[in-house]
Amino acid sequence: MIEDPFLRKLERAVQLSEDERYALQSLTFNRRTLPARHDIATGDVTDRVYLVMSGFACRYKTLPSGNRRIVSFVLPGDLCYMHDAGAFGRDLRVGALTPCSVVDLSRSKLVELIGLHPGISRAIWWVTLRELSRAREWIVNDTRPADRRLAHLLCELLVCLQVIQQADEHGFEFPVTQVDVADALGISHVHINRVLQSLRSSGLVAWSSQHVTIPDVDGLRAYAEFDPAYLCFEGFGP
Amino acid sequence: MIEDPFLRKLERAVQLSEDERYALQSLTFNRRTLPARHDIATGDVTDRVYLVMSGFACRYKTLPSGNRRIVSFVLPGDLCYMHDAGAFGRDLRVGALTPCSVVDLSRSKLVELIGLHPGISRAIWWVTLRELSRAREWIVNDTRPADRRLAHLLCELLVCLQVIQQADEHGFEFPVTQVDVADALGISHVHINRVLQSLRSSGLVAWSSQHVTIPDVDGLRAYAEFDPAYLCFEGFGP
DNA sequence: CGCCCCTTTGATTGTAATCAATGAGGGTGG
DNA sequence: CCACCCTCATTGATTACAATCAAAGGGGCG
Repeated sequence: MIEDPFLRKLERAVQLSEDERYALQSLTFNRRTLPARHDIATGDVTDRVYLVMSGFACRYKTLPSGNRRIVSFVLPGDLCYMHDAGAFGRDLRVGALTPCSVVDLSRSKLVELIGLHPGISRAIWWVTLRELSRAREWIVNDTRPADRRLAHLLCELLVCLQVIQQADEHGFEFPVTQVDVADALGISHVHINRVLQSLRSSGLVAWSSQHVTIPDVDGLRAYAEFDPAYLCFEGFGP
Repeated sequence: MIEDPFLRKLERAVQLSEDERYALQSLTFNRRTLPARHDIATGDVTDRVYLVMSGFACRYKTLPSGNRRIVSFVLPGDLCYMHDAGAFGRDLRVGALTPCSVVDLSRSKLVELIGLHPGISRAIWWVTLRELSRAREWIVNDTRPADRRLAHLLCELLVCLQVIQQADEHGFEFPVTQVDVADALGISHVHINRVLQSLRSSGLVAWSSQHVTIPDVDGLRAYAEFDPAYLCFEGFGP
């Protein structure tokens, strides 16, 4: 049940034993489907952890002005609210950008598994550290001009979606609105449209009818100054 | 030796046993003093972890353009390169902004302690999650206009320095240049100067001769939309 | 058919970068 | 002891990037 994107992604970094894989699979608590624009989680403390199985979601905060800033995307196989619930995430929410299929897990049971299985512990560490590394890269990305910023985001999405087999060599389905991407980049929805058109006219990106195509991945990466090392899909040291 | 700011900060969140405190104290490997502007660590993989005992440092990345972006400050009692070394941090460096006193620890021994002592494990988790929470707040902060951004940073520093008793109710010593702060906010050094003067003339901030004074903390917090919850110095749930 | 959401375009304003230069300490060597 | 230099802070002028305001297409769905 849990199987598909979650374990596949974990095992990209950490080899799990048969036991560990089984233990994780038996955690499933409840499965549900959320419509777009609905919150998966708010800042409340619960014993629930959420595993997104399909669809695009995001972690975000809302400013007093009403502006929303997305601080990270949540893709299939990503765990939410493991650590960002409660004290750390009072104002952090997780929202569905497209219809999402979500599995609820018991946090306390997962914590227990972490204590029992070194492989699971390593895997959860890896997930957390990747989030940290990614957040820092987003901070850096915020210093780039908007066109490179968008290019960088698309490069990141391409890699992350390839890992879960939701992207091919040159593109991916991306049923997310320009407004959402604007909030992830911290720019206005008008500006992202202009910036996108400039990338289109340079031939670096094609994005229409919910499909992104990147004809020249190396070219876009160079333009975005994108180096996938920070995502650390290539293994996890100590 | 390790004692002062490190344990004090850890025990803010996690109660350590006598054993655990002793184990951590016996980790000290080597102590040195670095001049300002020198790197404490580069992206190389080593068995060293660095504990800053005094002075201000930062984690940063350098863009191809030569611009530096600081992604977080490192204050006395902060551990560096525990997790951000190697694969995750190839392009992440830690640099001293002022002269710093640094203790080198053995990473492998610390990892061993984490495995042996639940309190230490919790403490290291807490440190890591606070970094993650802080990074996300910095992403959000990047969407604010520059004056509020600076105000927010100063509010954060005030809280973090108060925890290690390096700030009083209304201010702190801050021997860091405007250029450094500009790189932490992602704005130019000219602009930070102007923005600072606007905060000065509103009476919200006084910053001269390496000392920051915040006459009306609540006022500055309101202006910056600052809520210290994300720093989670008030305890750590599960 | 018409409404709604998303995208696109135009015009204007505003924020911040860049370029250029001056001022204000602190330290060093003649 | 003073002249010089270096770094950091400050100011002015200009340019560029991006927000905002306003409005018009376009496509899907009831």
